[in-house]
Amino acid sequence: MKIDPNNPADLSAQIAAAIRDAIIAGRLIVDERLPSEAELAENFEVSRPTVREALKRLAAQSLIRTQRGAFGGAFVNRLSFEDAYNQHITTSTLLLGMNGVSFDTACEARFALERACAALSAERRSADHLATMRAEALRQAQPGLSDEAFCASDVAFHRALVDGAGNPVMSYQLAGAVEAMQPLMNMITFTARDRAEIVRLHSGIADAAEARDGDAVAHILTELEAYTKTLAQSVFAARAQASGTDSTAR
Amino acid sequence: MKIDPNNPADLSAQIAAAIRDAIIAGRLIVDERLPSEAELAENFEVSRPTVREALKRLAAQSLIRTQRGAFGGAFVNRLSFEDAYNQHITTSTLLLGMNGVSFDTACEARFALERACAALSAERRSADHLATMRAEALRQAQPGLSDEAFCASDVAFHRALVDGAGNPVMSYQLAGAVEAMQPLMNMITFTARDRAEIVRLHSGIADAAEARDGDAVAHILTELEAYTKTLAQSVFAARAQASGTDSTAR
DNA sequence: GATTTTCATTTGTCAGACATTTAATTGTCT
DNA sequence: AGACAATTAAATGTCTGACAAATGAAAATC
Repeated sequence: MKIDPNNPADLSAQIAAAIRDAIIAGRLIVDERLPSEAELAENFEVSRPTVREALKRLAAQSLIRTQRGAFGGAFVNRLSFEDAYNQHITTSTLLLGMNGVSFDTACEARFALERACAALSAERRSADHLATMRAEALRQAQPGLSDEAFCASDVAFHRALVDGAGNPVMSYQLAGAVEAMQPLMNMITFTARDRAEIVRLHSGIADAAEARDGDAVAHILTELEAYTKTLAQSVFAARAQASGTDSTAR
Repeated sequence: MKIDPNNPADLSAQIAAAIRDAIIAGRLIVDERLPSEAELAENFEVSRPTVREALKRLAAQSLIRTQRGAFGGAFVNRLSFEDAYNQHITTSTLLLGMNGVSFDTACEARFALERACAALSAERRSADHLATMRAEALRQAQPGLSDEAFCASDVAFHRALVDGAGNPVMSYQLAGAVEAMQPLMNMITFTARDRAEIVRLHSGIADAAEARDGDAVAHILTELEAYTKTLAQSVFAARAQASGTDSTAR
């Protein structure tokens, strides 16, 4: 593994890329210990701080973990599903938030992907998944719930539906789509009437899942998508009108 | 923004988390300049190398970019779709590779999600998307193609199909599912007969997309999923038998 | 044999310095 | 006055050297 000192890119970035490539290509395997920082510095012909910056880059992606003390060092990390979830959610959230993605676009993608889980989830969901869906739907019907808590419960409900498919890869992919929507959903204030309708649809999904009717689940998800979009539209319309009558309009 | 020097976690990790949270929460907005490293070091009451390690962590996630020179510094980065794609693909690839995810599980997730794009893509695909699909199917029919080139073309074909849906969020999500499969697909050696069948199915998908028949696209994708699984199964069966007769069996 | 102590190794952090890049500023010439 | 060149200040990139803290192995002790 060599780096080019004449490359305009940071040395630490080059070193990180070299090690990352080695991990992805399988030349470094899980739990393998990397050379110590001093040895890496010697190998790459850079100073120790530079090596450290490279290692921190890798640590930020959960590619390595470090341990202090004798026989410590940097080890190739087994990327856990949880770590992957969190990274995916962070990236997805920022992607939506920073690129002016419209609510409709995000919503369309999210429900399209979730419908992809409907058939599998209806077929395979355990009693546990069903119980979680019922419990969350019940919670959502409680009157004193804050909008944030309502949204959080909404995420938990859909998560249970997705997890019901019993495919961890799908759960991982959907985590990004579902959770990244939350900041957008939090912009909506749900009236009691809105909540009642959502709970009705959620209950319908739970019923269909109980009956192992994947088509019905998908169908209700489509209804929920449409309802969510109209809700958002009315919120945005009201906001546009409000900003049109005050001085902060642009 | 403060950090806890008694926290067992690395100071640089704490600082990175504090800044990351500020970005996600919108307290730091796109293209805003962070204080210089020296100022950050003073604010957080740590040394400059520690601040730098924190900034490198954020740079690894494309959350900031740095610029040298006067009026340079660290700026909050607008996470581009391309950056997000690449991070997502890296994470997905490692997740599949390091956690013993079975070919069937990954394959099921990938095709389920891709079917979610079928209807939208059939409805919205441009002439360009269709042309790309046709071109890639044609390339795949060429005799001299290496297995790697065949797989790469396969990815390009499906990418065109997904992009046809005209939803960048969906393209982003699917990128992880489709591209992360490539290392697994590369383990398969495609015979001429296999390739012919895949090309036939790809052509069918292109035909259905041309006819704007989403159901047909989804149906052929299901066929392709089944065919891919049987291909993989025969490869793994052959490999298992081979390893059963040699000394490296475990 | 079990427990405690010592010790070498390795990462975490710091201080200070110099090199390099970059754009605003200043100076100079036409 | 305007265009171009030199200067300069500010910032990141990198290096050296040092010490602190953690940690497991080995040695010493009971």
